[in-house]
Amino acid sequence: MTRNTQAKQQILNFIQSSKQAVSHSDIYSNLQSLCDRVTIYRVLERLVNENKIHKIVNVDGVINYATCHNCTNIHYHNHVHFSCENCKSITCLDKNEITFSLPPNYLFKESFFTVSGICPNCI
Amino acid sequence: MTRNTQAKQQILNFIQSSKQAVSHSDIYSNLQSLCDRVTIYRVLERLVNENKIHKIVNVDGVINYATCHNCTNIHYHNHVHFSCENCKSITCLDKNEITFSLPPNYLFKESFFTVSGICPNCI
DNA sequence: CGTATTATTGCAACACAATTGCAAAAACAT
DNA sequence: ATGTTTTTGCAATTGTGTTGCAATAATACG
Repeated sequence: MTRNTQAKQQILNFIQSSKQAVSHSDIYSNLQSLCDRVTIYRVLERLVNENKIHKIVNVDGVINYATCHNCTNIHYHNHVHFSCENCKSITCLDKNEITFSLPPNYLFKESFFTVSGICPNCI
Repeated sequence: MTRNTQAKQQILNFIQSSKQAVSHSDIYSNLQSLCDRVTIYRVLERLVNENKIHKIVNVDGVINYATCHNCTNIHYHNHVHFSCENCKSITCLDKNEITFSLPPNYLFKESFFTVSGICPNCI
């Protein structure tokens, strides 16, 4: 059974109130006094397992997290994530759904569509 | 001016002769005696700048490298990269081109389309 | 409400990836 | 062949993520 702890509540709240996907270090620098570095990793892992948030890998390889809007059991994020090269922000472009098909014998699990460039705020 | 060193030649050759995208540690374990770990990082950076190779971020956040086939100045990789959860291999599915459009005021630079799952070898 | 059970946390230590500064070595233009 | 400049190796450092274990907090239940 998973418990609803202070750390979990505040971390989820922080992610939900953020317009963009956030990284571990974003959370750490904003909620410094809340809890230990390690706890944040573990809370993030739990939140992903509970389908409350999902991972987005930045073009630098940095993992960011955002809230799931339409996920119940399966993460199905076939929309574009925009990764700004300037301010490093990641935005979910929910309107841009993508369709594609895999060759035979490939088993689909998750998809990640990321486009990098400069976001409107940085132009 | 950028120089054509031993390390650079052999690293590029290794990447080109590989069917799949390779990571820093793949290169290091295969070309162990060639040069220092740090040199590999620096050579990879140079090769990316020269548009000889491109980065692909794995779903784990691990950065892999593959040769560019059609790149001159701009990296335009609008095909799907398949990331196998079992053997961790990354394959470029060149046949699966993807089209999409960005909302207004977004400046396009690069695209990264990654699908994870199980590859034919691991099924 | 109080207590027992069990998940969660903090701490310290560890593992690994990646970067930086600087002196030595290698590439290249001449 | 030589001088200039890039590249390399080494050592040290930073950053990210993980693990084990004892202490703590959340929850179920009497």
